[in-house]
Amino acid sequence: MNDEILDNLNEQQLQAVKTTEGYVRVIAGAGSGKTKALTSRFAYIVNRLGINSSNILCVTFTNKAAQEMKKRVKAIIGDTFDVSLITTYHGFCVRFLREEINKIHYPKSFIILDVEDQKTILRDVFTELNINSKELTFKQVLRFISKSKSGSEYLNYIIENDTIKNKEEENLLEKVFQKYLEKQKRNYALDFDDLINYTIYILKNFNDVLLKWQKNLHYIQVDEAQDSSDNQFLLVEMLSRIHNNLFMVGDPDQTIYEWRGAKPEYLVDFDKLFPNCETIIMNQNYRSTPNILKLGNHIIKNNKIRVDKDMITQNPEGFEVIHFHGQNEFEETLWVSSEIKEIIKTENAKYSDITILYRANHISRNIEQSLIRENIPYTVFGGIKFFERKEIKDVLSFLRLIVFEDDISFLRMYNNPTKGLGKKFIENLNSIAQSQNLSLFKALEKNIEHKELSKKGSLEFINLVKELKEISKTKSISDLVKDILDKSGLSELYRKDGDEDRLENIKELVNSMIILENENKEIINIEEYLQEVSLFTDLDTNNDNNDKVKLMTIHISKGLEFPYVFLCGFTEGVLPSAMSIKERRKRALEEERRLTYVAITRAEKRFYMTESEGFNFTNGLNKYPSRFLFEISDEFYIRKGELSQEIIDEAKLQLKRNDIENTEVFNIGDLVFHDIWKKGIVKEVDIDKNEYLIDFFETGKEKPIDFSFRFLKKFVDEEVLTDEMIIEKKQSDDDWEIYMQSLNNPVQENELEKNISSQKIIKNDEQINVVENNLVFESENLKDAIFEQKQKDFDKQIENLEIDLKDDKKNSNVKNEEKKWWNFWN
DNA sequence: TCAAGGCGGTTTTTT
DNA sequence: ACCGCCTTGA
Repeated sequence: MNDEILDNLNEQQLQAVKTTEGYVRVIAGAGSGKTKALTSRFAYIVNRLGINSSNILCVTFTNKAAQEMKKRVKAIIGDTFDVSLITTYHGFCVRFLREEINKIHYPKSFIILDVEDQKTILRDVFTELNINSKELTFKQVLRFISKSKSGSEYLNYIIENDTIKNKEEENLLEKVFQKYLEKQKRNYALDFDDLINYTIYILKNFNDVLLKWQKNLHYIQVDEAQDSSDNQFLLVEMLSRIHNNLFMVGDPDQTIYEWRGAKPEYLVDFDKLFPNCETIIMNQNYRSTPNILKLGNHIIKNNKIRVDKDMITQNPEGFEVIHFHGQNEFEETLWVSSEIKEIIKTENAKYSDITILYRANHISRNIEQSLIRENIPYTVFGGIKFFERKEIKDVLSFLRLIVFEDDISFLRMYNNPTKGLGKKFIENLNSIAQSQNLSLFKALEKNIEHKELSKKGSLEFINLVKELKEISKTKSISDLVKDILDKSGLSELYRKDGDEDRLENIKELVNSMIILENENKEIINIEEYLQEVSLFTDLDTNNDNNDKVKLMTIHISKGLEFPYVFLCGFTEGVLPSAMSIKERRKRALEEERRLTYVAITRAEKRFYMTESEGFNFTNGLNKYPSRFLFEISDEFYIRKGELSQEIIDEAKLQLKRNDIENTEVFNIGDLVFHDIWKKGIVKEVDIDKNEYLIDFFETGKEKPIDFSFRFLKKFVDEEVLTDEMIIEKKQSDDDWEIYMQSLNNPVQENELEKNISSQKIIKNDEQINVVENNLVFESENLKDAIFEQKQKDFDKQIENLEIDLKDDKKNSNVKNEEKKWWNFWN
């Protein structure tokens, strides 16, 4: 019988599709048909096992990937199935929270903050605390917020109303963070990190909710598993605990999101977390030519933290990889343009077969200029996303203000277009709103007679919003938007701006609303619409039928493939990025190498790398080719353009001068030896300043030493360690190792066994202490996940040991403990 | 006294 | 594109 699902799959893919039960891990290299396996598996579970598609959760990393997956699955199983659970982590959380957020007394109509909204809040916080952006930048604060939110302590304040510990916060960042939380809470506003944190909080604290979702989700599939963070992994792991069907696909060599918390370890050590799991390895590449694959394999081999694997392919030889070195950026981008024309002519290719990749968004500017000059049509992905465009945000913000009356939207729109309301006005309004405990909008409405608030502009604004509120009750969302644009004067503003794109974009937004209205044949719920829309990053409706060259960052290109790929700006300091190396040193360098690997492996037929000489404005030095080019031998690519030996020598010399890979990395408490000052101990590691603070014993002085200083060596001498020098060591990259060892630590099991066999009643506290003493945990959530696993092992041991539980009381004790589990860590 | 608009310096990656 | 800073104008 012909089988549309299973035909055309290779052996490993087939295995992946058919292994539906239990914990399964697939290590799938670049271009190995991973998406095909995932979609086929989904279809197989629906069509062959008869499972309803709404009982399968399929998590992808980007909206783009989710859409692609939905499309492919529908093509096999048909349109009638509900595929809304093929989604991103964040998409799933929004869905979950819409149903369950009332458990923590939040309204169903919570709002979701994107980065722009976060900045609006911060602007407000900065004026309130009288901070200017020389003391703190938004970027710094946002990073701090995100970092603080990787733990769960802040939820105590937000959800459980605990007052913030009054520890006399000197730390400005901490102060800003707390103010930010206050404002979030007032507006029932969740940022991206909150989405997943709230979800986990509810699952942990409301057993009935957890059970409901666990029961419902019979199968869980995770794509790009190597980029899952602690929380993301915990989420799917928790949800899989009843049916125990968790399927994770990924490639450790393509981990490119460590900088925002990805833990490839969950994939790499999956077999240790779930000893009965099945592992499938897919290393047959169907995408690229051998030349392209060879280049990728050889570059990635230089990574040290890595499981060795080579991708193989049966594809025909194809073209050589080309490296172009230009004398300046102009020459580099001109060469790219002319090569594009050449491909179109000789290869019978379309513009849309060609993609240009780069490390950082700003690189696109030069390329764009060249493409415009040469009359080559192109689109830029990412960068400024559709829903982040000023005009789109304006419209959506207004919509949000009408529905939610939230301060964030108010702050964006009250003086947009300008109506003579400025800094002083908002300061006055703010203090009145605070004293009366009202939202800014309500405060203005109630106190419009107030001397300081009663202005021509403010009256206008209040009346406008009230009028639109009325309209929103009867009209459809697309009509409402048209009214917003006309009555607020935004249309007028954009027209005057002279930027035709702005009006075009708004037209496109309204169009998408009309399409949605026609599809649903009912009035769109504006609240739900706004929540969905804030997760969207690009409106890829008509991108497919446009014949244009695609420009995007390497990060965006992940999971995609293109016939012809250019990697531009392959310059030391850009790729690898100097900034990320400065921050995370060796660890970052490997991630940058993986980024290069991802770029190379996107290409099917031809791959080009280009860079050029010139002046680098960020570090004030001359530009040289990326170090990754020197890591591989010349035989893997052909060089075009003139690259003199002199430049090569200079480049290598510069690399030597700040050689990160061969400088030792020290942690607090390490003993070091310095040629001049002799023995010392590391007291601080200052990542901002890029230096250690070292206390030298002989001179008794503390000195700052740069990370890159090469004549600092590790020094091991027990005698030097006096009591007062015993300093708590910081957690390091080795944590995982230590914890993994402890997982298989027999001592610990004996410990448990002893407790069990001696028939001691095991209280939760004792049990936890035993485990805690043996493990070094990386984070709260990881601790949870691991402890859950321990709990399971523990239960099994109880069975195995066949404890004679004559006493029913003891029996119920264990059961009760299990039930109370989720409350335990709080 | 307060708001608007022009100018100049800067920019890693994203749900 | 985004921010701060400065000047102009009401």
